[in-house]
Amino acid sequence: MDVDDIDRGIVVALQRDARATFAEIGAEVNLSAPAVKRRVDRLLASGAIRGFTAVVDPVALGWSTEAYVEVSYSGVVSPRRLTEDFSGVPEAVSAWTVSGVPDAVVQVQTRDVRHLEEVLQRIRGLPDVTGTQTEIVLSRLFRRTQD
Amino acid sequence: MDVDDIDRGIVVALQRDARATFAEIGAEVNLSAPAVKRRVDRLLASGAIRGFTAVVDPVALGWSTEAYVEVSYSGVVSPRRLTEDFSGVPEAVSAWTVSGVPDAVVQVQTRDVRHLEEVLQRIRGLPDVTGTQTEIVLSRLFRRTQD
DNA sequence: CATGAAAATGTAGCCCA
DNA sequence: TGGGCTACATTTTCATG
Repeated sequence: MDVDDIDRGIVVALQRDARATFAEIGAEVNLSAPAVKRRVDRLLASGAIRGFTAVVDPVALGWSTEAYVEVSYSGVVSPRRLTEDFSGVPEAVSAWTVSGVPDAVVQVQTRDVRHLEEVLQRIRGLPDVTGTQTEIVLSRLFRRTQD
Repeated sequence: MDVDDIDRGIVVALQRDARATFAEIGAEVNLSAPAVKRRVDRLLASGAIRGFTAVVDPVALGWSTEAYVEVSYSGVVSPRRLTEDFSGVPEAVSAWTVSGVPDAVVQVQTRDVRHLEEVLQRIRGLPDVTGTQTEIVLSRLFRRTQD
């Protein structure tokens, strides 16, 4: 499947406002509303667009503490295994593996530092986890689309 | 302004699917469509919901390299200054300050490793930047809402 | 891909608890 | 104050060309 410039324009418009009407998007990319809908459906089916989400201010919702936790394992762990491990932590917003010292990094969002400590204890209690190193976010400088 | 459990339910529904209809959301939180709209409008006005965005698979759009760059500065730099610095880097998706060794962390999304190198050079060329340490994302394990 | 019509949804006003 | 209901405008959606 190939993605052309019109598709990219639609994606940009949807990243800016996922609730924009197809007609509004069409005005930006010079297409009729049904044509835009067909392309969006295709982008969704192909996986290029994974979904639409609300960008929330966690502070306003009472979740003010955000941290990046670098997790080290003993031995080799598969991405599949890591995904299973961290999916079981509801406070984990996202997780990924990196080139570098830690085996994985997990982004967590908690109500406060006490709550973060509890999450860290749970992560450290996972099988084969040898250690964690945590960077608490002091100030979110900016966030372009999704973070 | 206070956010109650119904608001939180609406937020959860919108994070899962930002293009859900107000009636669909209402069915989840036991409210009529107009009532849901009023609450969403209020959450938007108060800033609790900052907007709606498409969650995109960068790989499918030809942007396959993602990295977290830890940036160190000489001396003290204000968050305002950091925001200005990194806003000028289009490839920077998000940036934040952390408790720990680096002064700031920048998430960047590039087409490939060559493009990443170019971005790193630009960041290292910023005034007072003393060094960077980069973790390239090997595999994105999961992403709950926005990342 | 555009057009046009039918169905679904968004939106505002009004009344009630 | 906040939610339901009604009515009208807009949008989605599917047919057709």
